[in-house]
Amino acid sequence: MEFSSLMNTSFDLNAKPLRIIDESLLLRGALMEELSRVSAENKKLTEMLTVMCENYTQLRNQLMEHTSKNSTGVDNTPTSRKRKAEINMNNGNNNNINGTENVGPSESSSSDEDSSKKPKEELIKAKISRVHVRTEASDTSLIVKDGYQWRKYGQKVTRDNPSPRAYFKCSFAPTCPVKKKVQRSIEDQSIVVATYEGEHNHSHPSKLDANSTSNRSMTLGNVSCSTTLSSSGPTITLDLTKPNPSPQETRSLREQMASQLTKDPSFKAAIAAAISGKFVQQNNQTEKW
DNA sequence: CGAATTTGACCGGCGC
DNA sequence: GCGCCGGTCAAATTCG
Repeated sequence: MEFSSLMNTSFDLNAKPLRIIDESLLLRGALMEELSRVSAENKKLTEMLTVMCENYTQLRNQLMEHTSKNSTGVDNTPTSRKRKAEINMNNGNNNNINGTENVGPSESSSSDEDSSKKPKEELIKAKISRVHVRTEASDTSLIVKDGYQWRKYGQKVTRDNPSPRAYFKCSFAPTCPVKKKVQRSIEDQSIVVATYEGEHNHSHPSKLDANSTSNRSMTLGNVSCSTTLSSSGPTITLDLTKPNPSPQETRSLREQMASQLTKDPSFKAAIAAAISGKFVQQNNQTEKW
């Protein structure tokens, strides 16, 4: 943030031809006052961003630790039915989609008997994440823009939710095993719940595209949240599936969301654009005087 | 005309 | 064994 350059605008504005000298003096004073106010506000925002970025770095490390510990059961509320096809998909794939995620609970939670009967059950839990995205309630497309290419291969109306559930496969790479299910939340029709299964065995098709759509998501234990950046500003969707999150958890979640946003280049760009836009707007307003 | 989507049929796991 | 139900397939349809 370079305040000196901003201050120079007063000089430029002063150079503009004005009809009445008295008015120009008044205008100049008002401008200076406004600029100093905006500069102070800008400085405050900069400081806030700095603090938030620091918090992000710190909390990100904590989040990494947390997710590495709980990666096998992240926000997974397994239904009673799991299909063999899923198991084969997860287990038969040679692309190491489960390689690192299967360690942990599979050893501690399953006995030898279980492993003989249901040897692959734990694999199902691996790499299932849920993302909640707020959309227009009237939008029935069930499209969640996450930067990847998806091909729809089915749609079903499930029993527990009158909204249809759409099934997608990743079509960017033919061998990519990732699937996702998209369904509107039964509680809030404006929220679309996307459930991802598996892990992409290819790089993100276009990180720029992903940034442009700016859907960010993270899952913290039983609480998942997503952020969406748009021209109208960032929106945050929370999935408070946990009945009664403690104040500490709520606070932690809030901080992590804030830090996640500040780390996001798109968010920073949006902030910068908003700030610069404000300057332009204010300059335009003062020019009209 | 090829790719993507839709949609009814089918499959298979699970509970009774 | 049967029926329910979620998930998948694939032919038909739509779209660019």
